[in-house]
Amino acid sequence: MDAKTHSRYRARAKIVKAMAHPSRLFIIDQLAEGERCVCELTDMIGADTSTVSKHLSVLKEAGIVKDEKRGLQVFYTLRTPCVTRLFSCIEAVVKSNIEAQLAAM
Amino acid sequence: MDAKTHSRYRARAKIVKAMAHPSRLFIIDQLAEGERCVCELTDMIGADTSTVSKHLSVLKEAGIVKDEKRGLQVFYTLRTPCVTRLFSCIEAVVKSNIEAQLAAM
DNA sequence: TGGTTATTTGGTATTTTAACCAATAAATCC
DNA sequence: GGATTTATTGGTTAAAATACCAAATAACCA
Repeated sequence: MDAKTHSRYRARAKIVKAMAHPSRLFIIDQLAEGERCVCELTDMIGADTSTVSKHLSVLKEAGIVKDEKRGLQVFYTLRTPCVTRLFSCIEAVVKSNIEAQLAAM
Repeated sequence: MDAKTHSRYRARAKIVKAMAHPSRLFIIDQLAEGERCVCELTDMIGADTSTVSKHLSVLKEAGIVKDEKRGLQVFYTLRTPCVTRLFSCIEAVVKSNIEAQLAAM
């Protein structure tokens, strides 16, 4: 694998890695429905504010979300709405796995 | 977030996490074109055979690929071809990031 | 059978992630 | 200005991921 190919896959992996956490997938799902402030997401997820804030910074760093401060709150939105389409495929893998498990019983 | 929701996102994250590595994304791309044996992938990636074998077992464990031994070789194929569609979206994020960088210059 | 090849598994060292608490920063309200 | 609220950042600790080497398996061939 040459250097260019390698860096292309590293760039992709960075984005996939940024999504590779239950809370971050949940956040993406929420933002697909509209903007959310950190406090809303924190309430829904039920973790420490600092933890949620760090998840958001991972998504932001990867270019998946953007933020906007209004008053005391910071609102996050999806930067590239297409990411929500990913879920239908991932769901397909999840379902296929469950079917395979059932078939093996 | 209730227990059921939590476990749904954990299941999704497991699959996304399995893809979250440059070599594993490369493998998925290769398998989208057809089956490949471990040795072919090892040659292309340029890592130790044991390393590639472990990447493949991560993908297999997540239900993304399946394997079939024929003779001395083990051939891997995609179990859910739709995963290749993920790339177009990830590429969109990559492009969008590059554009944002350029705009900031 | 013995040797060769392809792959997996076990072990280890290093790096990366993740969670929480505490402290800081920024905006608002009195 | 001082208190309050929202969010981020720094620090620490524990868990997970990654790479390589070495050893074990499995299938083939002479």
